[in-house]
Amino acid sequence: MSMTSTDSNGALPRHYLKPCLLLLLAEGPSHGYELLEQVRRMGIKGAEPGGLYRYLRAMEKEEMVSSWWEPSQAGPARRTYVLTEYGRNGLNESVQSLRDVREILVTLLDRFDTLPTKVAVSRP
Amino acid sequence: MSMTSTDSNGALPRHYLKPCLLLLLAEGPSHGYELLEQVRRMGIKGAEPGGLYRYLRAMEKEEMVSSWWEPSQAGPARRTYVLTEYGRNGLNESVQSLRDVREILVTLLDRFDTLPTKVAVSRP
DNA sequence: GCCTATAGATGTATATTGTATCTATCCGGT
DNA sequence: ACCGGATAGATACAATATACATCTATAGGC
Repeated sequence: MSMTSTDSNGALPRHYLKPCLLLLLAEGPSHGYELLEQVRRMGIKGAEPGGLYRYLRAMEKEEMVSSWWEPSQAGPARRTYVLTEYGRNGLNESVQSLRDVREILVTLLDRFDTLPTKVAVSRP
Repeated sequence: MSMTSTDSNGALPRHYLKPCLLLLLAEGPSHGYELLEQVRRMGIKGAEPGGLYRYLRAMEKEEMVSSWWEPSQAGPARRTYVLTEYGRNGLNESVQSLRDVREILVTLLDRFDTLPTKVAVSRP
């Protein structure tokens, strides 16, 4: 643990970045830099280039995605990624586990909301 | 990354275990062993004693909780934990960030559900 | 005495992260 | 021609976190 310094993130990398990238690629081919912005727009603020490029390469090693270089009309060449058949399956599974997470989350938040109020001062 | 072996967890420790423990303690004092079972009952299957006890100690160092030994009528003594005032604040903040996470999750799942179906075979 | 359930804690190898840093290309301005 | 900024991708390394196994100890049943 340690919980030392910046505890207030919202990054949640390994559990959200991966399904998030798979989803975005299921919506269409893309490249790292663009995915980074899309991921950030989705609200995952902690997304950072280092991790993102790593995940993409790792997913390629896993054969969830495949990629190739593509020249850009303006700027350096990009590595375009597409979801593989296997990756689409991975997305399905990933999503199923996210549904489970959502349920746990909802339960937890409900329980929080029904927590008895701190000091219920009796007002006569 | 690596995503080597068991990717199919559901553990989600650092982001759920902490708020979860804070919530459970907000519901009333408890001790590690019991919290472990409660956490598991909540659906967090990956919870394991090692991590849990460490989180509790870490939270105590942070003064989110405080604890003392209490003899048990049957079995070894227990370390009873209660939420501190500061811990209650921590819970509030934790919950707020979980709400954010829930929203991202819902968005993501919605987007998944509206994904165009793979191969829409036209049936004449 | 021995076994099991309860209870808490620690050691350690490995995995994951955050951060900084590096390379390179294209474009606009001067 | 040269510079700086935006775009694009990648990697190295230290710091953290996690999973897993292991260890201690107590009470109760047999």
